[in-house]
Amino acid sequence: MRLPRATWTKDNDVGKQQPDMIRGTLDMLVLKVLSLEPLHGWGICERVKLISEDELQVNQGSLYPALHKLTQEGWIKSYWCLTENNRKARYYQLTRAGLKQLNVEAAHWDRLAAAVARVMATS
Amino acid sequence: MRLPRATWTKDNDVGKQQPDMIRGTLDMLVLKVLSLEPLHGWGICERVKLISEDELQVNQGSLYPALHKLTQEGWIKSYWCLTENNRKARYYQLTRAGLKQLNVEAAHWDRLAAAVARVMATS
DNA sequence: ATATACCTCTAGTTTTTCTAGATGTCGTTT
DNA sequence: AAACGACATCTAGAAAAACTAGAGGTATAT
Repeated sequence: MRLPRATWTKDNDVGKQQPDMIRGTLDMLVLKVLSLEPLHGWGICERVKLISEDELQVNQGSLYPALHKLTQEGWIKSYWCLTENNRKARYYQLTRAGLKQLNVEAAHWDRLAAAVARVMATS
Repeated sequence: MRLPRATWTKDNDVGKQQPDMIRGTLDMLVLKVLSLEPLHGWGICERVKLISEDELQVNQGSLYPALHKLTQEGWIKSYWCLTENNRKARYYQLTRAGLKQLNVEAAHWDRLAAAVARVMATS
């Protein structure tokens, strides 16, 4: 019944399982893809997977709670609409506050990622 | 010249507090600095802070449990020794397995960070 | 003596994500 | 008509990782 869905592990998994997401980046990633165009939840998962060339995996079980939180914060808003496939779906779009938040989070990410890179480059 | 301590928040904190670490990178960072030379816990915090130019903040309350976990996994081992300041301290050093693990984690980090960068660079 | 920097460690909580589902619709195949 | 696969939303409970907020203890300078 109803198969695979969002949760696959790579075939060649051995030893310790490495996560398919960098913790703390989900909100930023969602805000980013929504800054390009409004999307529904399922579409967000696909889009991230596509752009990241299958490296990043957004689980539905993580996504929807995150979307609700972002809505609560006022960074995104949603509306029901039909998809290209003629199905009902809730589309999310960035608010002005959300765009601002995206910039804040992106800047913060850049700084920290650069700092990690500096440490990892030390010899 | 007796400096800072480990736990400060920036003076200009306003609004939402951004974390001072990228979650999931602590183990890798610790393994990395230990790959350069053996260090004691307090020294690891200082070293990361120094190399990252104050961007990364390793809390003691996160570090010691992490060190114990890494020891458990067999990636580091420790011994008591006197510091330059004539204080007893537990020094940690990388094992061969730890070096291998560092390479695994570094490679994984590179892939995911690059994937995040791809998403963030989309227009 | 006492203050301060140096140093280790832990309990309990919070944050964030994952697991593992339930539920339902549309279009196509049997 | 029934079943199926892909599309789509959502939640409860568990797990992982890090944070808060301490408690200890030692050496050196004042």
